[in-house]
Amino acid sequence: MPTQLGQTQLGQTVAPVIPDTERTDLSDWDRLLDTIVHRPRRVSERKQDRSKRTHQQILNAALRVFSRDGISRSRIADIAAEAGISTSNLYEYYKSKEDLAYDVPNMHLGSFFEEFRLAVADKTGARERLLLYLSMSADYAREHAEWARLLYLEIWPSVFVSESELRHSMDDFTRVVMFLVRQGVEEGVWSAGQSAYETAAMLVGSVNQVIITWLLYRRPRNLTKAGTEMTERLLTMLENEGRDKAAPRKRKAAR
Amino acid sequence: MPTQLGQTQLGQTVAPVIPDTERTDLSDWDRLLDTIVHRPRRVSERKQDRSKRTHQQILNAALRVFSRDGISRSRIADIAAEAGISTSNLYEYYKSKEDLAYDVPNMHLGSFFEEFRLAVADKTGARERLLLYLSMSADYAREHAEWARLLYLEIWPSVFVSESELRHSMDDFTRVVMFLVRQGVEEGVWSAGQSAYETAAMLVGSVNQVIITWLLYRRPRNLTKAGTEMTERLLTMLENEGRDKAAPRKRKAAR
DNA sequence: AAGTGCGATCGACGTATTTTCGGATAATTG
DNA sequence: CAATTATCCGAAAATACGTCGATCGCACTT
Repeated sequence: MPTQLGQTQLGQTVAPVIPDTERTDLSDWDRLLDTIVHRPRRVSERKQDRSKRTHQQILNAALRVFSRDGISRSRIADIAAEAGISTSNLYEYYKSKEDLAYDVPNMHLGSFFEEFRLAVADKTGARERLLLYLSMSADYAREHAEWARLLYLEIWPSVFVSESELRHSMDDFTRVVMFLVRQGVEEGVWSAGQSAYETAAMLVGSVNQVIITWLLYRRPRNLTKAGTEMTERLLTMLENEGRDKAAPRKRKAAR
Repeated sequence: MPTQLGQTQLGQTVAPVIPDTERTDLSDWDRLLDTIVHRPRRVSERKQDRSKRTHQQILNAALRVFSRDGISRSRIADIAAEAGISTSNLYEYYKSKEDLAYDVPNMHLGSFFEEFRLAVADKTGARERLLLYLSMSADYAREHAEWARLLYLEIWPSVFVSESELRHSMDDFTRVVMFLVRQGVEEGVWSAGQSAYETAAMLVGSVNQVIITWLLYRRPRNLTKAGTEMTERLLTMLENEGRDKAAPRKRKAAR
């Protein structure tokens, strides 16, 4: 947990608000991935194995129930029953339903980041990394639809994520995109004329929109394909941006 | 998970899923706006004036409380108190908290569509209409931040909007963008090569992302400006799309 | 101007669900 | 194998949602 921007300043200066002057060093990429992969791993600090198993059962049960009934309609009692424990025992693990709800997504979020780190290992260009990242996120949502419903439709945009641990992981998600957008600028793959912040919002927003629509309507049919196509299209547009006014084709890393 | 989909006998054919073959007639535009403006107007059917006032007070109070505490943490009792009525009286107006939560956004949504219809009256081109629509939606969120918090952060993506009246209004929002994207294709302003569906997702997703980030972090500072810039950037990219491979630079649109 | 009927309001009550508490049971330690 | 700690559970308190019957007051009649 390196210099955490959040917590301290009341949320205003948190995460996605990374100063545009921030330098993107090569080794930074690995460090960034490290931070991110480790963050959601809020290891169960229980002493006994039995308890660790129980914790896992709670998380699994919660995921099923929450995604089936929605958070507000879910009952703690159902989750406990599904996990095979008593209602009151669940309170040994989470102090409230809300607390539980905000912790559930962390599980998969961690494994998504891990999968990504593995898959991205042999890629170095900003374009291919971004393409991989965003299409993987769509694919991951398709593959873990229950989790995705919970995260994208119920928790992610919610006001109170701000106050939860989850917030940092969500910010990490954007942070990766920001990093890669900057890397692309330095590589000259796309123009430096635009705010990296805005570009990242565009990428993340578009892909999320596709994912959310799929979760709600199952359209388009093939989410993986749609996510990849959307990303490719955006990246191509980005590369061509500003290049139409007879501008020089190559733009070596600025700064 | 088909629990949700069961509902979609109706849902599937709604809004965002408009067949790509749909024709965009000129007069359709006015008809579309008409439908949309009238939909959210679930007029208070109360007989007495006193009651109409009460209803309004409930809506105002609910907006304040919901946006302050979040839906799940809000208590009906608080809302009633804020509205200056008894808890039980509130149930004369809404049969449940959920019901109330989903009705609140309609109020402003109606007036947004109305404002838009007024402002768009003298614009005919797809580009200027889209620019107006999307930047207005960002500006409207800034101006009515409480409402926007409720809609964008709590309700919009929520699973259960599927079952509410509000769903139609939300779909209308996308439908307008879809319409205009198709209009642009017919005008030759941008290429027909891409799925209108995907293009609309891109536009809506990007702008929503900007709005949501602003609501959560108050970044970027000037939401109106950011929304407009984002939209302009996207529209320009769209216009240049597919034009880079030595395509003829000029493509005057039939306005 | 008093009477009448219905729409609107309220306080008290019933129900559902979350959360707490004290003690029982199981694991771990020395 | 006792002592200690971790984990679990049943019962009950606390909280919030939602209902019901009685009362109030507005508008319209006579």
